[in-house]
Amino acid sequence: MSRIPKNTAAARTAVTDKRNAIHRAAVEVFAAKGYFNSKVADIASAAGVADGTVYLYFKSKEEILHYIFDRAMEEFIGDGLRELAEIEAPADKLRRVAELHLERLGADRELAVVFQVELRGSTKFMSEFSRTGFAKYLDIIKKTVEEGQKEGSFRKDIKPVVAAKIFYGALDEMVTNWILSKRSYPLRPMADEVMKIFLGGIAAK
Amino acid sequence: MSRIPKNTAAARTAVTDKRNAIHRAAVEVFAAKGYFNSKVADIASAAGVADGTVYLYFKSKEEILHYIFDRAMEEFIGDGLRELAEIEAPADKLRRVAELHLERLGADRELAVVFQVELRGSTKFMSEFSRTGFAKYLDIIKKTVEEGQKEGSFRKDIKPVVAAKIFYGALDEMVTNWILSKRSYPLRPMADEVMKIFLGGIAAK
Amino acid sequence: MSRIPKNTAAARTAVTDKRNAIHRAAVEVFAAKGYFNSKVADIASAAGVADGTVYLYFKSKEEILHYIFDRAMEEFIGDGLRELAEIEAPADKLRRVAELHLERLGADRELAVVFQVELRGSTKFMSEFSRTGFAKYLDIIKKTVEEGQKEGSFRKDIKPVVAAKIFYGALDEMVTNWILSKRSYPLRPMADEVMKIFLGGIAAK
Amino acid sequence: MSRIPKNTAAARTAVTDKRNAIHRAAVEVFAAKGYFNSKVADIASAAGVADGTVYLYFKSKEEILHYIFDRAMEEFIGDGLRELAEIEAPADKLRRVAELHLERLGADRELAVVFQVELRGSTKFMSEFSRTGFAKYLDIIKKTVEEGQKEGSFRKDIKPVVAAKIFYGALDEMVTNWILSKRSYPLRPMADEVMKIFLGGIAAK
DNA sequence: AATGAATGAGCATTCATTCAT
DNA sequence: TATGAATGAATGCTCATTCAT
Repeated sequence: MSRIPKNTAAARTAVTDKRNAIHRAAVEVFAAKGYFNSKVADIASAAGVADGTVYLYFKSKEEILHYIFDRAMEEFIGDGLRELAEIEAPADKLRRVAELHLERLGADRELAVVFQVELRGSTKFMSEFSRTGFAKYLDIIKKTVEEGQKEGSFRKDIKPVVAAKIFYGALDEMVTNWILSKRSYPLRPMADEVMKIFLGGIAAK
Repeated sequence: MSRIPKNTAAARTAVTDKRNAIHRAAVEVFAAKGYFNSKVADIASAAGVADGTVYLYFKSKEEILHYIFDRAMEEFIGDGLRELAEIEAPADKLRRVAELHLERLGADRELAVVFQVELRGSTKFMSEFSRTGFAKYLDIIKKTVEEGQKEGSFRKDIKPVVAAKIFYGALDEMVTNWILSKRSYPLRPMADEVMKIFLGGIAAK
Repeated sequence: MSRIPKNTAAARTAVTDKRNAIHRAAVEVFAAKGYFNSKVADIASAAGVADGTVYLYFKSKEEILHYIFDRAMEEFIGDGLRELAEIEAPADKLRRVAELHLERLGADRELAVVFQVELRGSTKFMSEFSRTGFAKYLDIIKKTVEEGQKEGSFRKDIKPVVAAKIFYGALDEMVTNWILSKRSYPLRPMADEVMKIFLGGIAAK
Repeated sequence: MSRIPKNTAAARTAVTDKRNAIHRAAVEVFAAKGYFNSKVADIASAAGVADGTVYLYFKSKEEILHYIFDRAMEEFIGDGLRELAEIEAPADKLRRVAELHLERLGADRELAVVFQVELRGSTKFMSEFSRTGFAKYLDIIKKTVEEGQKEGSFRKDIKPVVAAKIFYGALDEMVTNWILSKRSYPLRPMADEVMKIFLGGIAAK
């Protein structure tokens, strides 16, 4: 009742460390073998903890997958919005989104694999995926397109939602191809290629 | 002692029929429950055959998935090439590809689900996917873009491979969104939206 | 569709044989190690079948326990009623019930262990137990006591339900003691001892 | 460097308190969920201590069950002997035993559940059970019956051990029925019913 | 003494695949 | 060819117990 309180900062760090270790290990293992082919024991051993320990930090194997997605999306969108706030021109905004998208996933191939491949492996997850973070992401793009239309720099005869999907689809395909490619090349520069075509397509004449 | 030999034509038809039944049943089942959650027994019973019979036509559960992909891609590409041969202008060719792509998948939602979701669930499959049919598909698009560039109707400062990926990525995203959407809408008309932007982006000024 | 129908009698026998093997093995194993300490694999190997085969005949480990109880009780009560129908005097009926009770369990020590020990290990099961077969059993005894009271051979100042419980409790204790005893002795003769006291206690003066 | 030594009396009290808390919590939890379905963590939290603390007072989960039995039996037999010493007539002694038996368990339903149900769940425990406290209990009854026979108030043609088992079995059945009954009724009065029959059965004519 | 995070052995159940008929 | 009973390897998760603090 009256014990000297634990150093909560240290304690929290320890907890976070172990959760992070498991989180990171899961990304590794899922990327390497696929979600369904990964055993919880694999993750545990990759994280350097006992099997049971995984369950002190995550309720189930599936929850780990969700956590990977949630954390990444959170950071993704947070950083994105922060950066976009400082940019004026809609075209520049879109370019920055494209750059960030490819930069981020290009910097963490394993996370990219999980995002492009493992998260797609079930309609159930895909639905949740689109309901949450993904919808928010698409919305940011859509809003930016609308901005450009109001401002007069983008054509008014295209539907912003569709444009947003095309934009996202193009970026998504870049990442998927990059992951599956046997050759190794930097992902980020592809942003320019995408912008060249996309902006050309939506720019007002 | 010896049986009357079967009419081989009829026999072949019977064989094809049963294989088709299993094939079709697998698409249904995979679409409904996902590849990993589908049991071979589910497929067998949906096809109206015994569990063991599945193995007379397919070597394994995985082979069924491959077969689904291979058959669809074969038909896809065959029909596509046939149609494109009769079209002159590269821009019209691309438009036709887009239409066919969305038409086909839009007409068979179950197949579309398997294509968009289940076939993505493993890096292994994804790799084979890109090595085989998919590469061929992308190549057709790339070639058409190059044609347009030579002919002068498409900008020369864009890389055909990249343009092809963007084109494919845009279409792919349309399909994925259509599948996951709670609302029901026709998929094919999205081809026009995609073309509006894509052509605008690659057209020579 | 038009195959020669299986010899259903033989087929049924085969099915019954395997189910019986598992049933019997389960009694053995439960008696030896206790329900909670028995692994399904133990039962399977004792029955000479693969682990998975157990699940072709029983839905779960728990269902096996229920089955053991249900089958035994069914036989028990069926045989009991048949015999009692041919006996006139209530006192003789009770004596016969006691004899049958101890005879049966005395002839199958393993089944007795499961009945006396394993079936008691959970309030859940106990409740179901008392709701079904057991209640029927107790009722037969109660009715016989009532008969004796009407007829005038049993005291009227005792409650039939209570007498039935005492009767059952006494027999039950005989079996439990027999099971746990290190010495080996025949169980059936204990019926006479019980009757001597019980009949003395309920006989009209 | 050295701590002020604890007041040993107080310390012992504290120790006893915590052990009691765990003991009591275990009875609660076992009664509610059954021995095998109870987690040590459940007991710990019901007792308001940490999981590990349980192991400072008990060597294992099983030992807790033993302790519950041993303590109860100790008290049971101690009190019983004390009371019986002041009673003359064997018949009155038996009546008092019956009363005490039902009184005690009737006053603590949770303990009764553990006694009637949980303690029966393993042959291993049952054997130890009969070897220890239970044998002593049965012996007291047996001795009393012998007394009555010598004295002439009980029939000489019955075996005291058997009579003791019947007596115990009857009481035991009363308790079990009471526990499982959906209706709530006082247990102690059943002692009279049992005595009416049992004494009638063993009384010398 | 007390804590509670960490451990890792243990197990019921599922299901792709085989094979005797 | 076709069947479907039988197989047995494979795995997510639980929980009694330990031990560093």
